[in-house]
Amino acid sequence: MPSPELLEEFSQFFRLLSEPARLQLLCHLRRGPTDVSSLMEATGFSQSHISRQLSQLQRAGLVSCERDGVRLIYRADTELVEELCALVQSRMKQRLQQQLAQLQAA
Amino acid sequence: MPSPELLEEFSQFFRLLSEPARLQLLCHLRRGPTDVSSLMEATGFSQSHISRQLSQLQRAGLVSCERDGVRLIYRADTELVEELCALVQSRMKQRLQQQLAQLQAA
DNA sequence: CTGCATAATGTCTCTGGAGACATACCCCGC
DNA sequence: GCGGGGTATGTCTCCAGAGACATTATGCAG
Repeated sequence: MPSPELLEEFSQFFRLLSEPARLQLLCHLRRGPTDVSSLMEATGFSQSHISRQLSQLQRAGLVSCERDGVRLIYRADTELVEELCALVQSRMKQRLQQQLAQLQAA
Repeated sequence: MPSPELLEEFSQFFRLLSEPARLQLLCHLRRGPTDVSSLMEATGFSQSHISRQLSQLQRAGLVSCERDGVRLIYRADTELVEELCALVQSRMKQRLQQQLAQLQAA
């Protein structure tokens, strides 16, 4: 049985991924490092919103940034999110196939 | 780039795991199938709260239940959550080790 | 059928966090 | 230095969802 503190850490991490906006930003960043302005254009979100979401992701170590003159270039730092999504997706697929099989049996 | 609908599904799934209470319930269920009353005793949550959380987990296919007379015996249906947590945990560990190394280098 | 468990659902309050707007900050050109 | 583009942050509103309490449904024993 994990400690309450560890449970809290896990839940905080999963909370980061529980927002479509943040997942979307992560997806864009996986296509290559970009600045905030490009993300605004790509997603339609406000500048402040994007900046805040990125800083949350940065605190969790999912994203990092470096200066290029006046801009900040963000980039995704790990494939962890892809791996997590792949696991979830394969499970979703498996469930749907089971349900389909049940329907066809009846 | 995943479709908005898929992003929404992923985020909804991760939202389930973004609550310490639900993670805690899943942990208890992994120790073996139990009824709601036992979970009340183990966690201190109210009956209605536990029942609601379990039904959410059930909708996602993480948990199932069957009747045993007057009781409903719930049980965890997959190791998916453990696998996800293991991935996250190893990443956390890795980050902390890097930070430690940086501190020691300075 | 009745009473007594157990569990699910209706309904409420309250809080965390998304998202927008305004402001402050930082870096570069002049 | 000063102005302007690019970001971060302060502050607000608003809403989804946690959690509690009350009520209803369900199954069993008498």
